[in-house]
Amino acid sequence: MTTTDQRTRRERQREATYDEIVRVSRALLGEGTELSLRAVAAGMGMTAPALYRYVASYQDLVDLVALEVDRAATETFAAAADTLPVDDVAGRLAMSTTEFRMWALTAPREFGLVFANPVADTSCSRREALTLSASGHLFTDQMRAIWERRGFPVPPVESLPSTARAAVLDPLIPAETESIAAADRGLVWVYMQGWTQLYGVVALEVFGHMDPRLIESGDMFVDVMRRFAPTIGITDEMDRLEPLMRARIARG
Amino acid sequence: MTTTDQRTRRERQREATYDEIVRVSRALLGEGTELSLRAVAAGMGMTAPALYRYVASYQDLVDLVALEVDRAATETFAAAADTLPVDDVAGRLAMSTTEFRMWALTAPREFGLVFANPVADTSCSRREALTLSASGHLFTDQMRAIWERRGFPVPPVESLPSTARAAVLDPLIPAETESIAAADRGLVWVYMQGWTQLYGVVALEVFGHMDPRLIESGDMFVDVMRRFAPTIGITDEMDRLEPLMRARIARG
DNA sequence: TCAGGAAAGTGAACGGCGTTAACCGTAAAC
DNA sequence: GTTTACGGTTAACGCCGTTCACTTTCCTGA
Repeated sequence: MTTTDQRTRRERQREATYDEIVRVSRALLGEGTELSLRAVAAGMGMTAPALYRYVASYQDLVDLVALEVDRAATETFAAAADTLPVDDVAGRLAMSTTEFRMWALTAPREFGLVFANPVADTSCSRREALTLSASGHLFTDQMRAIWERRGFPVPPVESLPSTARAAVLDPLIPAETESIAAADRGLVWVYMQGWTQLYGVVALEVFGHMDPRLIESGDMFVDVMRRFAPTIGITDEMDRLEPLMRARIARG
Repeated sequence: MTTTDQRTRRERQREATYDEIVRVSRALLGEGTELSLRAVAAGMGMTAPALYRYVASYQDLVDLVALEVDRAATETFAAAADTLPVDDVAGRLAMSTTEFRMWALTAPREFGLVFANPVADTSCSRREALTLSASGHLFTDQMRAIWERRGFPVPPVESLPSTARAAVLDPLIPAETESIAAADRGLVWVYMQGWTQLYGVVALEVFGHMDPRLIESGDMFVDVMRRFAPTIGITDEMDRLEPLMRARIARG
């Protein structure tokens, strides 16, 4: 044994089972099969009631899978950013968001699971994880990298509506926002604005409530990115970035 | 008989049954019951198989209900606009969009049915109805009223990406766009931009992927409206309109 | 006017779903 | 070495969408 695993054998076994649940569930989603307790159980060579030793309900399974799907997808968004040098902060955000869009269109069921699933009033621990999610974390970090490197103007906290001010000063998401000085918390507001826009186009495209030709070409997505660029001070980069984004879009 | 109805008795009966299907379905949605063929049938004093004389499948029922829900909701959006004089074009759009948001938050299931239901590749006739929908029609009209009255600058058609240009010149939606001169079709693009933004905030709020305090206060929604105002040349109206919107928001 | 036929609705049934309950071997814990 | 709790089973309940064979009802056309 190379490592003395602190956890008892049972704990390791149990964690492995959780992993298999997620793996089988994602396989089902991938092949277009409806996600169901019985299908997941069958995929693991078990019966459905046995799954209740691991998840409390079907919705619980969905939440679990959604969490992992989000985590895995975020890795691909991060990988897309890593095709550019670390100092190309604007390009990295553009690549990640484009990857996000392509993922959503390629795997609409997964997208729906993570981003169009009414976030249940589950346990508080889960809740924060869902309201921001791993991808939110990534985009926040990337936007802050742009701000730190290029210093675009951020709305003063005092200029925000009172509730918005409270939300950025004491965010539900305990993430990386804590390292942002209170005076600079307007950056969090900018992030929320950007996320709203990104989510809007992508959801609209995924659900098909848009001219199919525009979904195919990605023109509206690119347009949204261009219109948001001034807000984070990367307008001058867009002529360079748009071809990169379009290349990724063309790849399908 | 006051009117000589062209349709035969059976046809009238059939249409009445359709109306009852929709009525019962909406009642179920309203009281939080899951929409199901059996529940709808029971609500009309029938058995489930009988419904197959009217809808081809469960999804067909959903589509039918979604269409009517959209129609009915749009009437309330229009009514909200009618609380302002006809020449207050900016105010009317603000009232309708705010009403749209409140409706979505109050009736999230209905919202999901109409706007977060993957628009199936059904018959072409239905498809266009779903891609734009009655509400889209209303918002388009209101935005054009603003443009006609106040003449904000619209992006030249030639400046649009090629697919976007094609989409606004020959839109899938055969609606009122035909009466817009080809040179002014940039207006359609502006409309699509606005719809994307509106949809983004509202969907984000409905699905709970936002700080609950911001959903409660509507700060992000108001912010989106304010940021879009310049695009349609109503910036100077926003200080007057924001209190009106906030009043509606506070009403819950 | 009356036979024919289409339309509308019924009951039974199939397979699948989430979920519960009672039960059992086996591996860990004392 | 006994006890206990964990991880699994089977059976069953009540939903669901959907199909099929059947009856009833009412309109139509000769």
